[in-house]
Amino acid sequence: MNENIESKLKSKNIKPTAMRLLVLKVLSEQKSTISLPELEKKFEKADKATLYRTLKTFEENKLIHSIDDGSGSVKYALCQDDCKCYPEDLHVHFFCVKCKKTYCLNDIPVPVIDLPMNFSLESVNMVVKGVCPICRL
Amino acid sequence: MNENIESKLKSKNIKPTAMRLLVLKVLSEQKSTISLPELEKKFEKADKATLYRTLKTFEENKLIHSIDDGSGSVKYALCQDDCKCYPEDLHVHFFCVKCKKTYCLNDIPVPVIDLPMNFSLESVNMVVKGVCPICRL
DNA sequence: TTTGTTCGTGCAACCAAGTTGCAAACTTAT
DNA sequence: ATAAGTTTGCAACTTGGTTGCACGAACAAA
Repeated sequence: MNENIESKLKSKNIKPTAMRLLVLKVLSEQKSTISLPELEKKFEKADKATLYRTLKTFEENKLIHSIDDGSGSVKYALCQDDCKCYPEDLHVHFFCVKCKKTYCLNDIPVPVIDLPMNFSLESVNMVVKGVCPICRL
Repeated sequence: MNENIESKLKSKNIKPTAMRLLVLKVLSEQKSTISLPELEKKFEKADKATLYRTLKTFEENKLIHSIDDGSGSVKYALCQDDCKCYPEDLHVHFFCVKCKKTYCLNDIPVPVIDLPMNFSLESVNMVVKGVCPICRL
């Protein structure tokens, strides 16, 4: 299991330090996305700056992706194994207005948009807001 | 012209105070969206809190809509005349990674997403990132 | 093994955006 | 004219994000 995590880091060319293993473990256990402040609370004693830089490193190396769901804090989630973070790899995110959690809808790709002339496309952030199945009960 | 602005406020049931007229005037003159800090700079002496509350009022009454383009500050833009801010009224926004401006692509409606079972839909925030025609020259 | 360099971590400080409480000024209805 | 409700301005604060710096671990070369 921990080997799994370690090899995941290595496969993305990230040196597997103790800190990074811990952070990746937490990320792996998440069902929904997680923000930096939330991540902080998962640790007894952890430095915000370190966690911040860890997330940045992970993101640069395409181990995780970030979503701005409009909640005020950026959320992070593991990328799919084969993700290159190209526009065609992107999926829709769902923000529940009740529990404030944001979920990756990995099965729903971001629709292709026909941009007006001379606009170039680099990436897309698509967040659908509503109420999640758990909160609708 | 100012009558136009005033009547626009009234039509949305917003009391047309001096401050609000000024703010709406600025908003009307924008080609792209504008953030609260940017709006602040448009006035010599203006209180952040007042502008903040003015924008909130405008938004609640569906005179303007907000977009979180991931730049760190929420942007605002006038709604189309007939906009009710329903999901089917929503359009795509474009964020230029060079000039950092965000444009309403009013002609491009947000695509309809087929959500998984038991997710309800309230609204959608869709931001396409790339380079705008002006910056590509 | 020692040395030097690179990289990661922790602490503190900082910045910017957003937000709130409160009192003064202004409206509006009675 | 007065009371009740709204809007405004000021100040203070919260929070998320970010940076500078120094210490320490890892690592490679001598």
